[in-house]
Amino acid sequence: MGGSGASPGRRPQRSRDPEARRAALAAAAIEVIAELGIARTTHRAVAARAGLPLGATTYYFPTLDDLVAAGLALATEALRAELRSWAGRLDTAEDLPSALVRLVEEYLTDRRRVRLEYDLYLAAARDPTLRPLAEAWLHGFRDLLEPRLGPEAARAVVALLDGAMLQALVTGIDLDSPALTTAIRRLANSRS
Amino acid sequence: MGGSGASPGRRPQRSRDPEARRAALAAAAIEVIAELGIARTTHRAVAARAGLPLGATTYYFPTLDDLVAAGLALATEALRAELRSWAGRLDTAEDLPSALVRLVEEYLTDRRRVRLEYDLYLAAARDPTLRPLAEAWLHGFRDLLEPRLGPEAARAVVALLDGAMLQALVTGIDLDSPALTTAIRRLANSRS
Amino acid sequence: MGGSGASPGRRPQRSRDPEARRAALAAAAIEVIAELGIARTTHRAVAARAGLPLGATTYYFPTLDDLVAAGLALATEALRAELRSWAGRLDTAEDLPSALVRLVEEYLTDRRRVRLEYDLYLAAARDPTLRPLAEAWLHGFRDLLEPRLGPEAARAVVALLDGAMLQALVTGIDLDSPALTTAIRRLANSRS
Amino acid sequence: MGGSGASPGRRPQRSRDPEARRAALAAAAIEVIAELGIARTTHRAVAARAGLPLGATTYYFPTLDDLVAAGLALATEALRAELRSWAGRLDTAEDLPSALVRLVEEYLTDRRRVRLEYDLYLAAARDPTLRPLAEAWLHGFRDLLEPRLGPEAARAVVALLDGAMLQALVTGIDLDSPALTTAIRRLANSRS
DNA sequence: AATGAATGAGGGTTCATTCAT
DNA sequence: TATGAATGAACCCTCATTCAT
Repeated sequence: MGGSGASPGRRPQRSRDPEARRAALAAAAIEVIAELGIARTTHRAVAARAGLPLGATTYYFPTLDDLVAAGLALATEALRAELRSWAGRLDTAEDLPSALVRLVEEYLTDRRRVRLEYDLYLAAARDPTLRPLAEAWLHGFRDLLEPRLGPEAARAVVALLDGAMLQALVTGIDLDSPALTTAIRRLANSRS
Repeated sequence: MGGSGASPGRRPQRSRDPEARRAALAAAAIEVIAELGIARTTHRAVAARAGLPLGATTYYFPTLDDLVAAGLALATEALRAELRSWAGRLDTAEDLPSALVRLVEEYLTDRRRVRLEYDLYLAAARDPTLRPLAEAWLHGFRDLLEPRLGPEAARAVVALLDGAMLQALVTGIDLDSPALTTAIRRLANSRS
Repeated sequence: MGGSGASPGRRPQRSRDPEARRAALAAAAIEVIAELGIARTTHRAVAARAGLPLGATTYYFPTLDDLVAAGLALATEALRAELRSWAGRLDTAEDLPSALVRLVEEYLTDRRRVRLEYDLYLAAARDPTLRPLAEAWLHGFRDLLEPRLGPEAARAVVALLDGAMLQALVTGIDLDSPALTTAIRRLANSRS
Repeated sequence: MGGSGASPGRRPQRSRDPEARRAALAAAAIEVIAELGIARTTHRAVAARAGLPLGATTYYFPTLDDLVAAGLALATEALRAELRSWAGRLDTAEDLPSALVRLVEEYLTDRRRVRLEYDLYLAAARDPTLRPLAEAWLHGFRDLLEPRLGPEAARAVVALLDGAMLQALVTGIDLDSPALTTAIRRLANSRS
């Protein structure tokens, strides 16, 4: 028996740039997800974060799931962009293993972001909605290395780095870069 | 009629074994967490799963967090036990890499459990409560391998397997055991 | 992502007579329905009418439909009781037609109640939930008259009175009792 | 390219026939009311049904009540038209009772419409807005019969048929036409 | 004149927690 | 000691209405 609303009096009604509002909400959504996790993400939290009224969330996104999905799409795109930038930087790298470790180190600098992305990545184990993001990461990363390492080593290195990042995230301890570089080198030698 | 025995007309209390009830609740909690995730775990769900009255949850665990923590402690202990069993089996293994992969393969058989443990493992990045579990896994696993591989290789192999399991979980695809075995072998060769 | 409730402070927590509360809620529900109609009946309105906190409504009745159904059950029972009283009074009546009209006249005295009952009666055309109430009325009324008028005339008289009451309700004009009595007499003569 | 004609890049307005739009909205309103009931009738539902933009509803009808009222006026007019057609057909009928029952039977064929009209008819007991519709039915029907049956019998027959239709609607059972015809005949005999 | 963006009140429901019994 | 009744905050979502464009 949905609500109605008697005589609401005066209401401001700002903006008028729907596209910007959609984007702002999606951005706010991903921030809230990063902070509280998907399960604690609410319309209210997203609206507050975006500095928009509550009604805006449901106006632009019929359900909370839609809102969350918009946030996830944003995160997925950011991940893809990240990987594209890695690709560029690895192309010009002389020593792949050390360049790779440098990239990962840098990536881990933004702890909040990494935590978000791994959260979503793992959550894909439960929630099919998140598969695209997980695949973006997994395949994107792998495709990055395959041309230089071959399929076998590429997979192994991706797993190694995935594990290392996960551990860094969980423990809060920085990567042991030299050791990691050595390990990558060992896995990569399959080629030779 | 009449008979002997106790007597009062009303005394709903069943169990007389408080410790057993605590344990039952903790066990139910971890099951609910495994099924719904921490965020969706409620008093009611745990009570229902344990077959105990709602009041029992707050009676034995002042807050929901306490109840969840009890579940987590249980999960941590289960993880430790798992690792102990691995230790026993690795001791008698001839070929460490293949034995290790076999263990991991088996472990991945119980998808639900693995998902739970990785959920909690990753959640430790956010929630200090979960550190003990994360450490139990990380150090326990590492300690398992160090005697045979040395510290450097042990860490690398743990990272590799952590990443491989994470990926198996997320993609739903089984491990590529031969490739994984090869990779471990390469990392382990640091010794020689 | 259901609500929770941080630290609610002190709360009164009255009563302790669940059965009484259930009944009070059902009674309040039927009153609200009588006043606003089913479609405008809300948890909040029922709780307010019953002088109980909002949470009581959902505590005793999982959904609003359940609450409404409880109200309807009450109304149905009241209707049955009304018909039983009619039965008693018709048994001792010398002249059936005029006794019948007198009953109907009296019944129409409580406009609010009649409006409620006809509302629900008609609503049964849409909502199967209300069938029991409609049948209680229709069959109860018919069964009342059959022994004295036979099946054919009983049906006709019930239809006539149903229509007359409906019209009185809608127009707000009192029954034309003498005319109605005459009409009943004519329909009843089928016997002779 | 370029061409002649109007020109502005943006001018979404379609129809140029305001009256037609008003009518379309009123028609859509009555359809929605028939389907969902007054209480569930919303701007959005009406706009969607009319294939018009949301803004059109409030543009042509300041409030939802106005929109609903417009629908009701339409329904009232339809009811009047129905009764006019009945008048024509009864004029040429040889046997009034059976002709009348035939008309009612036919009318009941369109269950949705009858339900709508009785809904509104009964709702008039609560909502003065609906009086015109109720009166249209009641007096229109009565006026139809009075010339042939006299005032007394006409009223009785209208009540009888009103009740019979109500019951058919509520129970979903078809009219018992022969019995009804007989009853009408009995009520009509007052003349002779 | 016409539209759809904007807003917030309200409504159903869930649940942590408190507490009388 | 043990239980389930009690409460209200918070949640998601719908929608009348207002208003910039």
